Amino acid sequence: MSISVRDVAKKAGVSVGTVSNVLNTPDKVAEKTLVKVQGAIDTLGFVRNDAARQLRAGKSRSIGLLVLDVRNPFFTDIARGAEEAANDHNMSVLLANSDETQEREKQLLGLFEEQRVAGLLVSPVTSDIEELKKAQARGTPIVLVDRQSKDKSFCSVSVDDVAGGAMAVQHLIDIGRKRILFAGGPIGIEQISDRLKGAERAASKSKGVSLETYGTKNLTVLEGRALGDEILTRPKTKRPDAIFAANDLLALGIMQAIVVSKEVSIPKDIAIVGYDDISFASTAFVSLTSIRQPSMVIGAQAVELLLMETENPGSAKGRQVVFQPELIVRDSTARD
Amino acid sequence: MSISVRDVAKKAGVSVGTVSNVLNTPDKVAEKTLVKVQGAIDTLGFVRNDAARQLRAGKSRSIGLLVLDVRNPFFTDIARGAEEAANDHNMSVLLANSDETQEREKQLLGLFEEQRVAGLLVSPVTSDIEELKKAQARGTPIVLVDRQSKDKSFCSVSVDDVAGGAMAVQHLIDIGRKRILFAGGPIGIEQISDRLKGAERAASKSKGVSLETYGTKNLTVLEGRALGDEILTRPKTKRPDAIFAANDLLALGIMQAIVVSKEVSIPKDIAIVGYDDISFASTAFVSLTSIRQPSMVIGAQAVELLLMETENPGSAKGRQVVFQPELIVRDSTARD
DNA sequence: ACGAATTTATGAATCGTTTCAATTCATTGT
DNA sequence: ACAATGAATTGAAACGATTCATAAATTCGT
Repeated sequence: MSISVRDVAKKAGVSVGTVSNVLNTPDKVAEKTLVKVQGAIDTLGFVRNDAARQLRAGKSRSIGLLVLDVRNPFFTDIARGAEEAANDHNMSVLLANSDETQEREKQLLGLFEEQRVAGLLVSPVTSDIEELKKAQARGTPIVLVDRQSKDKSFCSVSVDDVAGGAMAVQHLIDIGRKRILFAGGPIGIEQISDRLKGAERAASKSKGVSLETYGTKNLTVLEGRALGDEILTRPKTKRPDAIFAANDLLALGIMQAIVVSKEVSIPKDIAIVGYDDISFASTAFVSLTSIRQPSMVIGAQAVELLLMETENPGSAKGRQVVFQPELIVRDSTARD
Repeated sequence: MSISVRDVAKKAGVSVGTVSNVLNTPDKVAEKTLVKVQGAIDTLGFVRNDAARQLRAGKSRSIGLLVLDVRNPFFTDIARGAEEAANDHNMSVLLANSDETQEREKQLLGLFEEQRVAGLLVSPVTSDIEELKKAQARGTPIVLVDRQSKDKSFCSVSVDDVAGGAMAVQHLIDIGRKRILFAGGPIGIEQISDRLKGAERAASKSKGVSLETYGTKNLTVLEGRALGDEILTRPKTKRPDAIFAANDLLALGIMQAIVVSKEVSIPKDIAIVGYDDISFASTAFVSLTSIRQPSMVIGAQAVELLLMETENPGSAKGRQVVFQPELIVRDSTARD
């Protein structure tokens, strides 16, 4: 049906091997043969069949990127970084979305393995990484993203979430807040439990500071809105005077509910800190203080590590890259 | 190197054909053979090689989705809708980003063709769709997304941008604004020129209303910020009393610059309307009035059209689905 | 218990590209 | 003019899953 190298070879009066050389190593082909073959390719409209190419090669030139949520700008920024780095090695990135469910994660993992991707960047849903280990054992190099591998069975590129959580809460304490609410979930996701751990650590260091934990089902604007509404139904004395949300989407949702009500003012009555510093944090009702992570750099670094591992197996063995987060102060935590 | 059907067949003591049947048509295989083969698959850790599968099949089970900007939530919403619809037919969606450049679009188009994707959903950069036509002629079904095909050479799913543009400006006129600024670009992108056309049409219908056009390089928050700053440098009399931004990212950027300055109030001095109604529109400084497009539905519908075309070539020939946009009024255009 | 009908299983051929050992062709020095 | 060297080309084999015509095994009716 579609045109193959054989057709091109016949048309150009050369062998298939030569056509292949034109495609892959044009400098090994004599100038006039090159022109002849190129002409045949163009007139026939030949398009190389990547499946056959990969079958022969045994590996694809794509890297799979499996994230928790495609709609979270933090992850699309990571994707962007990964894409650029991959491009430099002319490889491409396939983006997929686990939607924070382990089932979908497993399914997509299988899909990527079937495609024999050159490697996989994964932001795993839980710490149950058995499936990942199996995939790795079967020969797919894997780098963890936004998450460490405690037992060093994987390379990883992450940000110190404990430090980030501590930073956020310490900042709230510094501006004089006492009754702090931590919002986030599911707690099973390690990024979140780490941020909570940091928050608790910071809170316990200062006397008179209480930390309430509010578990959410996920980290979306919608879920934040629900939490905001819940807080508004509380009697004033039971309300926190500061909230640390486990990510910006959640923080924006909370703010939205609060701002709409007009009953409570930000940051006067309640100060808010988010996490990720997505670009929309600075465009919010009250610009949002947040913990910035170098998202594009994370994506790029992860690709580099992956390629190091594929090109020279063992060279990056268990390497853990950890970035430090940064506090970006904006109006949502301004002093009175 | 990796385990093949042949290895599985040997281990299970059956032929390769039987293994293939277990994988693809398990009901044609006797119960106990099934168990035996499944066992072999599990103990060997066999993973089907998709390249070989595709090579034989001639087509992949993936749909390519080529969008102008992955970081624009409008497009990730379309992707989400497409993903869900594709899943229902157990196919998957490959998301790629043309970054509004024709060169990258062409490159990715080539990549997708090499992959022999089942079909392509494209939001083309310009109206120069020669490359797309060639690809279609070579046998890749294509559906245009967020864009009509005037000559009906492609199916398409889009939203009436002229109506949307008119809606936005008419609304601004209705709340009493006279000096309206249209911001957007590059004008070469049809969605944008259509919105402008609608805007002009609405403006010209009411006397005393002027419409200034401000061309931007792209539709990002950053570009919006620059435009906002530019407006602030103008003497008060030269400032517009309303802005219609060609998308929400741009609108949010403009708002940010304006709000930070505290010199101008929204909507009192300047009212703003955006386009797309991304979820962050409602979380902005002043919640943003916007033109809503049914993004997830667009993605889903495009996949349906594509599959209709692949399953029954000619059945959807040149079908143009056009949705009507909807005005969502929020605080950024509230009456005094 | 026998042949017919039906259910299972077989394995060689195929998809289109790349690889690589073998061959042919062109160039150079003597 | 000839061997030697290097450059260019050739074409069969291989990658691994699926297909399908054929063969084997099982079930059924009488």
